[in-house]
Amino acid sequence: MQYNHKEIEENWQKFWADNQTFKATNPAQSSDEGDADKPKYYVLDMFPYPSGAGLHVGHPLGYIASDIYARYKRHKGFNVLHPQGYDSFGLPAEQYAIQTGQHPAKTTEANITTYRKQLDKIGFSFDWSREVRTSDPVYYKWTQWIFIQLFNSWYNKDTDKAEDVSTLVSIFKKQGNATVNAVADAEIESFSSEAWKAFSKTEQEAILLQYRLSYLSDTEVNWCPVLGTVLANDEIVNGVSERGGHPVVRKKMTQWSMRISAYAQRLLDGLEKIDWPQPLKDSQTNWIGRSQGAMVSFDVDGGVSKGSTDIKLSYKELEALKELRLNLSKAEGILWDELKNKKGAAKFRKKYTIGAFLVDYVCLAKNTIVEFSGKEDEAARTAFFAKEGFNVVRFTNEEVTESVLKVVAKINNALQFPTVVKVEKAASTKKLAAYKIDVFTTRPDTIFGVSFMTLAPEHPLVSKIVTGAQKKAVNAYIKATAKRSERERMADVKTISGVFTGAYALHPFTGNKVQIWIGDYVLANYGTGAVMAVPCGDQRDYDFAKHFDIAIPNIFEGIDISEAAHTGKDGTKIANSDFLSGLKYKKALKLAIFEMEKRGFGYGKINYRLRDAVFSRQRYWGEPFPVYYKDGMPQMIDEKHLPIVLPEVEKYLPTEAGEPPLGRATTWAWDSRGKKVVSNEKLKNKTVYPLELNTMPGWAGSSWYFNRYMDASNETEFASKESLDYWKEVDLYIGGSEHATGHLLYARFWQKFLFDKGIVPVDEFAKKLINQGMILGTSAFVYRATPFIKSDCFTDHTSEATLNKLPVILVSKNLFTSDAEFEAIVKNEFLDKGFLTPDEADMIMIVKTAIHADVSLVNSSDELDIEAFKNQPINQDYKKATFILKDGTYFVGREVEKMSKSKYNVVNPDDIVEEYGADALRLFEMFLGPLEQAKPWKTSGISGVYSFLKKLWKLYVDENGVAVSKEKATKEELKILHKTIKKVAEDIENFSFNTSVSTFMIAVNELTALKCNKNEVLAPMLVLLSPYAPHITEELWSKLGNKESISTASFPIFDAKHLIESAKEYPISFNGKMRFTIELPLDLSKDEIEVAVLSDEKTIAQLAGAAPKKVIIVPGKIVNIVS
RNA sequence: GCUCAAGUGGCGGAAUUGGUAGACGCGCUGGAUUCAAAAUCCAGUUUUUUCGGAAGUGCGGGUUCGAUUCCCGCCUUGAGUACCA
Repeated sequence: MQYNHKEIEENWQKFWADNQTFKATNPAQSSDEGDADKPKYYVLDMFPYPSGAGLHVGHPLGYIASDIYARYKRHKGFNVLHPQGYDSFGLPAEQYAIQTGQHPAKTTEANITTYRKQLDKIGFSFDWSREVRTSDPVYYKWTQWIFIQLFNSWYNKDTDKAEDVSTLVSIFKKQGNATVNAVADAEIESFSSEAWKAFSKTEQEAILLQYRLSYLSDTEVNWCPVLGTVLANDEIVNGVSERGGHPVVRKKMTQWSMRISAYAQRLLDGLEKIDWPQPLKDSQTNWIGRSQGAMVSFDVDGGVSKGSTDIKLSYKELEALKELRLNLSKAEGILWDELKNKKGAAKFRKKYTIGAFLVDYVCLAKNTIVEFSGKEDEAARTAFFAKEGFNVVRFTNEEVTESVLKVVAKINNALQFPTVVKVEKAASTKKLAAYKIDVFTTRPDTIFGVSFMTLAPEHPLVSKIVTGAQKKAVNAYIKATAKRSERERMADVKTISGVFTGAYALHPFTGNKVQIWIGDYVLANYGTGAVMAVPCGDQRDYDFAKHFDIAIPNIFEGIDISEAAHTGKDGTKIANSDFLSGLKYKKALKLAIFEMEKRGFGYGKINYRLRDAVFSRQRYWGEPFPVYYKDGMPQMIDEKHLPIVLPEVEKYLPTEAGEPPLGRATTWAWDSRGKKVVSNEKLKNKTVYPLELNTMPGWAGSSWYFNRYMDASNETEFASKESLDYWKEVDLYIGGSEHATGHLLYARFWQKFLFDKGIVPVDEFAKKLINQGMILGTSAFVYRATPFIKSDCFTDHTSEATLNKLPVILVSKNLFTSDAEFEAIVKNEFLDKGFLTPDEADMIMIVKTAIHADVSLVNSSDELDIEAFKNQPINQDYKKATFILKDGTYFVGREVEKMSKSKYNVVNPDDIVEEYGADALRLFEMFLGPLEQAKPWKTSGISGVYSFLKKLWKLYVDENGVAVSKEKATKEELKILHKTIKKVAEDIENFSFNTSVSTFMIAVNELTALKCNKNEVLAPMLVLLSPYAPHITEELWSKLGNKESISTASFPIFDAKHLIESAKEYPISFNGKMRFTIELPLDLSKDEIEVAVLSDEKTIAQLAGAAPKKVIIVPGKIVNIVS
């Protein structure tokens, strides 16, 4: 009986499908009590986008690894959830639809069918009953539902989580928005509760939109009017579209955005508790881009200079105050717990000095002091604070301990309606300084090095502060920069450009005048769109200052800045900086922020690079928004009317008016009375409204699918609470690293949001993640000779004719090692065959061109099938070509490249399965190398695992059928088995699948050598191998007489007693170099070993009479003799 | 520029509390079997050598009885990212 992979694999794949062998049971629905008792384990692959090209051998790599792990966990007694589905919304299907008019749903369906067939052939243990497709209305109903939840939420910084918008409304009703500490749009006008109640409904909605987690905003995008779509930055080259070269303008468009920035810190913190690859965590950390620094406000000069008269404290005094701050009384502690969470503008400090007084708490931004009453000098304090422009609120200890919430409410009220208005101080000095420039800096310690400021050309203040003389130059500059895309500006780092506005700002500490410039090295949408320039400490500022001849004051002690800025911070002392002089970075930083806060023009702040995510796409093939517009304001459709299904359109292009493709739909209006989508004609009716024309981006559906698998067919809920509580999170997630800052960041964001809302039980969706490496293709090349006339020999009449008579020549790879050799071979051929005269040969030069040959035409020895090559339609040029052969064969060159159709190096798994079987494919993909590493594919290597399978088969089956005996296994045979159990279990736990394949090979080789046919060894061996090669092991398992699938068998238990040895082949090294081995019993003592080794004749010979200086003996390991 | 990862035979790769470098497989060479081929089996395959050995894990140092493994400094390749203030 021969190993027939085709028959075996087909049979077992059918068996698994028919018996639903891998269907995972949720405890609630379980009739089988066995599964409910088992611990759960959730193994997930990143679901594929079903492209038209189908799978190549690189795609299943991760699936095979996860499948092995899933099967292993089943053997280990876990209830395993191992689902699969399709991320089936996407651009290629839409592009195809635009070109052919074919509905994307149709092509997607066809592609899915192909994918499924290909996947099934590899024998995965997926639970297909839980399949999801993001483009299926049954699924995207819940994507729309999540969108509504986001819309109905705002981010409360005080509780640090998302809350329902209704809580926000009730705060507005009671106290307006001054006390609200939210992550929201930048400039929201403040209003009182009375004002809120007086707003119209539309006005209220407009205000709420500024707080919602999914919100509409005017975002600047690259709009291409000709193509009628928004382009991504990388689709624009030199200001025109990459496709077609049409002009692109930057245009503000109303787009949906997601307030992911609210979760920046939690996304960062969460990384610490998940087991994800470090490089991936690093790139997320980078992407979030947290930087700690300060917000500083510079007044624009109105002509009055202002010196600082504030009382300063030495650093020592400040340190002493710090101590005080740490020791709080009970009441102080309670109140501080309430106040400390206030951030941004309402941030409180404790134990703070104002003038000569130490106050309990102060909010510097709002000029409000909170104190415990009963201090001796209360009258004097009140008077001084009032003079300085502070409001004071006082409480007794009792008030705080009895009801801290009442106290907080009073404080909130005081913050909002100050009794002392902060004008006195400002009036005298700042009357004319109407404008302020806020900047963010990570180096507030260098503030005394500021010699100018730079605003982004788009900064709103530019037009207000520019002086008459500079207006023309500034406007010209703004115009010029507006034409360039942001990417272009970023790419062009070398050119320094900028214009002086004519205006000056006042240095907040020194009162000195500093020039205000605009320059495109400052980006409008990072930070505040303005920087304080410290040329001595920042290279960009330095270059700018040099270029425009602006002063570069040096504030670093003993540092030479004549050539470049000094950007290092550790170890350098600050100089020429008033109270910061003599301090090092850390202390200077703290003190600078401290002083800024005290004087009220700055505060410590953390900035993130992470920007809110634009959520609208002007595309057809995506989830429609459950949104209609009433009086211009977006309205959510009630969840009971979901899904809102994608409408039919006759063309998948934008409309002539520039609307997205959904603008072509004729049935795309919301009947708010009938609660359904109706024809656009009904828009005349008062209760019918237009629906949103954008669709959601690709990442919408993939940001929560892992939760859906837990309860995939639930029609009434996102997923039932019981199933979410049972499966909780993905235990093992396998997929490519290209999703590091896309899918994996957005999915974490949504999971945290869903957690805040109490919908899911955990706030990180995947405990462990592994990035599988890419499988690269091994391209094959043929070498074509391209003749050119040498430039100095060029004459019109000869050249054309000479070149035209030359045939196409292809030279076999190992005939040449250099370009010169190649040229010589080709010229000789031309001369031999009489195509060229020697004179002509001197006139031309031959250039070698490597051309991709289809890898399917090349065998494992790199020999090209020339006839087949000539007959390929794409190779018509070579139909009559001359092939210069080596030993009668054309050898191709090889190079490792990314697997892609255009490189003709794609290997289809179907062909491999056909020839060698799925088990061989699975083993081989694992055998290639470590899972995480990129590695080249070479089909020839598969013969190794294929003959392994044949050898394995022969251990169990001979010509007459099963040949396994019930005899007792020998010690040696048991040792092989247990050695294998140990190694394979360790390898799987460590995801080191490549090494376990070689362990199997060793075991089979050894058992074959022993002619072992004992069931006692061979049966457990099958279970060990079954995660890797499930078909052949099922077959042999049933041949051994088992009725149940091998997947129900439990993993063999390792018993160390079989590995105990009595003797060891000791390596004997001299000065660390192993020279020979001596076999010694393992129970010898150190001394006995030394005697045995030193008396051995090989040792004596090696020492050649010299006495060993030292003998190192590690019993059971090694002997090292130092001589 | 910055961040991260990796450099071991002809090739993929193995070797972790520092202890026999090159497991396992491909490829190649020779042999057996065969009319022949496929398949299968056996032997060999890091380099060098005066056949005793000697050298050897990107390069240069260091720690150690002993380093592919730990430390310092470089080089190369790959990936990500960038006027981020």
